[in-house]
Order: sequence, then C-alpha cells, then structure tokens
Amino acid sequence: MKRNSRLSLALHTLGHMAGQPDRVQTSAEIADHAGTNAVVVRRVLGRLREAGLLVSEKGHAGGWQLARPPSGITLADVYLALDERLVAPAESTDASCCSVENALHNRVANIMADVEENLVDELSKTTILDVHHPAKAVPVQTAPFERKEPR
Amino acid sequence: MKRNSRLSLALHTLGHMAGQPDRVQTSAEIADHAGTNAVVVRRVLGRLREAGLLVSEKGHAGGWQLARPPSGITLADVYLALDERLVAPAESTDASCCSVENALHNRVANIMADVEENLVDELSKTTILDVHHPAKAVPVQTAPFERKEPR
DNA sequence: AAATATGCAACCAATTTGGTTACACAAGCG
DNA sequence: CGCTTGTGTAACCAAATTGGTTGCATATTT
Repeated sequence: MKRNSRLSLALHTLGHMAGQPDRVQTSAEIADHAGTNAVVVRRVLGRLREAGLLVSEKGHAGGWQLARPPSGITLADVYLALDERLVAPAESTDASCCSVENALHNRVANIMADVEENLVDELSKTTILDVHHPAKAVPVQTAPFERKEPR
Repeated sequence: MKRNSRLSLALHTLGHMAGQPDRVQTSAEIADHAGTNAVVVRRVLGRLREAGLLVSEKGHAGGWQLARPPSGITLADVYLALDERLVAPAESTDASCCSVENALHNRVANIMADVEENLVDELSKTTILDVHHPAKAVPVQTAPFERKEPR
C-alpha cells in the first residue's frame, strides 16, 4: 500500500456495501476483501462512522452497515470524513518579516484552498452507488474549459 | 512545514519569479525568501528544470531563472513536474483471487484517476502569472455543475 | 458462561520528508 | 592561475506518517 490507501480502502468498502445495503459485515470480512487488517479497517471505518456515513454494532451479530442509502453518499462525504486534505495544507498564518513575501504566501495558500474546494465539488458529483455499479463508466464529466495554448 | 510543502515552495518561488522574469536568483536567496534551505530549494527546483520550466546556471553569476514567459507556465505544469500524484496511487494491477473484488478495485482506481485528471485540468487554468499578480483574485472559476440534493 | 465483534491503546518497522554537512564541478573575476 | 561563487549530488539525521500487529476491555447474542 502507499499514498491514499485510506481513501482507497474506504471507497472500496463502501462500493462493496452499496451493492448489499442491508447486509452487516464484520471488520474481519472487510479486511479479507480489501487485503488488509481488521484493526486497520476499524480505524478507517471509524472515521466514516463519526461522519455519519456508517453505523457499527458490537457483540455477537455486530458489524458494519451503511447509515444511509448509497445514493446519498458522495465521494466528497467520504473524502471529508477521512479528514485528509490532499492539496490544501493546514493553516499556519505565521506573519513573515517581509510583507511582500507574506502576501505571496497567502496567495499561494488561497489558490491551493480553491483547488481543494474544486476537488470536493468534483467528488460530490459521484456517489458510492456509482462506485458499485458494474457496467457504467465513471460519470465525472469534465466541464468545458478554454484550452490553453501549449506554448 | 507539512504535506505539499514542495508544491507550496515551487508555487511560491515561481510566483516570485513571475514578477521579475529576467532576474537570476540564487538558491540561497530563494531559500531565504521561502524560509527554508538552499539544498532543499535546489532539490525541488531541479525537478522543475527537468520539466523545462526553469533553467539554472552554474558558476559565479549563476542561479535560477524561468525558462519560459510566466504566462506560459500553468499550475498543472508545476504539479506534474513535481511528480506527486495527490489522489491517484501508482498502478499495481495485481490480480486478486476474486474477480468481483478485482473489478471493484479497478473501478475505484479508475475513479481516482479521473479525479486526478480533473484536478490537472483545473490546475491548467491558472498560470504562475496569476499567482504573482497582486491585486486580482484567483481566477479559478468553478464550472457550473448541477447541485446535488444534500440528502 | 462462551463466543463473537467492536473500541482502543501501545508498539513496531518501513517510508517519507525536510534539514544539514560535505564535497566535486563549473564559471567568472581578480 | 587561484579565489570566489554557485550548482549538483551524495550521505546522513531526526521527525512525522503509516500500515500492521498484539493485547485487552467492553458489549451483545446464544
């Protein structure tokens, strides 16, 4: 595994669950499917539960289940639940000596925040039902944008 | 510093250079501006040079300079030059036992690749001249997209 | 009570990362 | 020619991140 394995694991699991929303799955089952460890699964899925995407039950017949119909869970929900900002760094706001540098720093931070926001918007267009759906391709339609000249 | 410090450093430096395209800057100067180390600067900027965004000269009056007019360098160029895929993991294509799981895995990978591609498209709309430009706000105009119902 | 499953803390090994030092090489200048 | 300046690169270090693992408490069903 490498970068984004948590997001990958989350999408994989939710996509699987979207196919059988009523079935309760144990972390051990999920770990088998995903080729990882049960504790790791509970770690990642725990954050999704905190975000209200999943519910978990303890005890003998316990396990994990979707908290909502799969058509109501978008990739943005999953991404935000994991709380991993891919492009935008955490705020530092440390005032540098030179105001010019400070302004540039803020501008870079703003740009990255905007890109992050756009990423979330894009993710919100796809649900985990789309992830599960076997036949159809990904509905991420690229918005028409002016093509820049390569040179 | 934390995640994306390389991208942040690159954008910061290029944004600075966009203001004075003819000036040659040493890595020590850049490191001072960015609050980091000269070797780190050369590490990051070296990848930008490999991508043809910067040129560097050794020796007495050496240093770093833009290889192209700043209006021709987009954030996508910078992002791709650094070779850090934010959302898409590297290809593994290891065939799992269960074909259903394998298909799901591929679908998740495809989705993440699509998101990555869309991210690059979004980044290509902004040039480092926009990063430098002091007054204007970030021109990342969000494409009109159908608002999904929150529930 | 026994079995099952989550919740959670603690720890480990591998990887990543920024920082630092050291040194070779190149280019201009006295 | 020798000195200075600056890039290029390797080596190493410390900190942070991360997935994996073990152990144990707790809850729930049988």
